[in-house]
Amino acid sequence: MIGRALRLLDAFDAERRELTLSELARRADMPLSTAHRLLNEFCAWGAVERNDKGLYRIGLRLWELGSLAPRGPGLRETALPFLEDLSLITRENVQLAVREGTEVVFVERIAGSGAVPVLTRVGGRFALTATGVGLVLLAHAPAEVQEDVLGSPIDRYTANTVTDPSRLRRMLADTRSNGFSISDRQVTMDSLSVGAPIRDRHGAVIAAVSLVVRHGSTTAHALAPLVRTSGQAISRALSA
Amino acid sequence: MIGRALRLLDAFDAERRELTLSELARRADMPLSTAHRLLNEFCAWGAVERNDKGLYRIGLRLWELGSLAPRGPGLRETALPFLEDLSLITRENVQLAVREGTEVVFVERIAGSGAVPVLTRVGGRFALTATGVGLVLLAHAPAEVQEDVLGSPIDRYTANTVTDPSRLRRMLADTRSNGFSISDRQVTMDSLSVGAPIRDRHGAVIAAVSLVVRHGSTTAHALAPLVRTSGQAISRALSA
DNA sequence: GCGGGCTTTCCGGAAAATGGAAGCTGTTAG
DNA sequence: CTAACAGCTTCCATTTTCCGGAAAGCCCGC
Repeated sequence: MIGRALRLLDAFDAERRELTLSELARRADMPLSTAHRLLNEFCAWGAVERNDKGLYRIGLRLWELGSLAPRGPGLRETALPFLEDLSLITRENVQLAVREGTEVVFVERIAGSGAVPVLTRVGGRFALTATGVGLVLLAHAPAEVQEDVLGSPIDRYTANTVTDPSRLRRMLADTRSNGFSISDRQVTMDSLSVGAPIRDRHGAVIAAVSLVVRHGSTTAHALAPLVRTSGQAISRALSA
Repeated sequence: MIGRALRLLDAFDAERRELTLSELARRADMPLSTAHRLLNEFCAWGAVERNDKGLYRIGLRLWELGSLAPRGPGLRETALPFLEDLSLITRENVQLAVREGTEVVFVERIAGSGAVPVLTRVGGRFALTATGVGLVLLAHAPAEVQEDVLGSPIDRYTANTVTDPSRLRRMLADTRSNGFSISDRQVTMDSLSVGAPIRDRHGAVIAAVSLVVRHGSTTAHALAPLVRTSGQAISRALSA
């Protein structure tokens, strides 16, 4: 049963990157001896490693494997220079994300020099409904996914989070027709994000880029052309 | 037996990111039915996924997990802006790598605009003995690792690759005293790389940065101060 | 519509995982 | 100094689970 072994790896997260055997066993809800044996096997293969204190952590081998994951063909590498440009010009937070199922997965994130602290993390997940990138990805997701998301209760993060399905539908329609999305204080009350689509050579939306700025510092509509242009530039580079 | 399941994941590599069931079974040397069942379990968990054609590939979930791997605390994120700077200034290839066992693992790589094509890849591995980053990492590795590497036959890539242990020892000593390493046409006959160490707050070398340029375009000694400075800047940023 | 390659399902035998318990190690307290 | 403790590692009999051959689907291209 491999699922059990994978539960162990699930025990790791951004806050807890290094765990003791007992913590792992507790979090994965299995006897210590079992956890111990499984971890030894993972160690032997390089999926996890132990630091000098004996704590377990995710191994480089797993990172290598993960870097083979298809986040578009070379998406991150291609997009990186454009994201840096955006970051240099605006000095704000830039994010690159893809959709997986009914969630956003953040693929790259560049922290602006004097920007709002933002709670997402590379490799992190978030609901599709609240963020700038999420709205873009949802707006261009298969109908099935949209129905699934809009049909389920929608997480609220702030007083501004839009949780009404019909209002969301309108926002998605706007996003499609405008070519950019706006998430105004939907995630935290002091931030606002503007997202734009990134398309493959066939025009299908495969990722999204966004700027996250402090609410009030700039208007969303001032940022939109910048983000849109960036998304288009990345799309073009991907097709080349 | 988890090792068997992991062998299956090993079948993926940079060239073969999407594989059929039969290919996977063949490469991992196991019966189709076994491979099939294991892959189903992996799919259920998100470690692998299937594209529209039914081909298997590494899943985003695995990428997420991998991004928790300790490549130094925030090494990649911290170093990225400095690497971009180097790349902008020189328009050459910039690489960031760590050591794992007796190999180099490339953690980040920025392709210069008009630079030599370089055969390494983010997430890729290479011998410690040939590259600029490798020499730095080997020069500051525990004695045990050095003996292990220098005591085994050393891979040759070009006519220039240094394979003589005593000559390598001298190069490592130079690397330590100079604060940078030079790999002159040791990997390919048209490239040269200059590496410098990145240290943690205790002064221990945890990573290396390098510039890879076309042989003859610049002298290594002209690049060295640039790379060294960059390495030191990253070290400082890491300690902050 | 038929042949070949690929994928999926099934099931009895066999092998490998399980987890309780006991021994170990290093740490803190008395 | 040693005793209690918490976490780590090893052991082994039990039994669950995985293994993989075989056969049945499923698609294509011919």
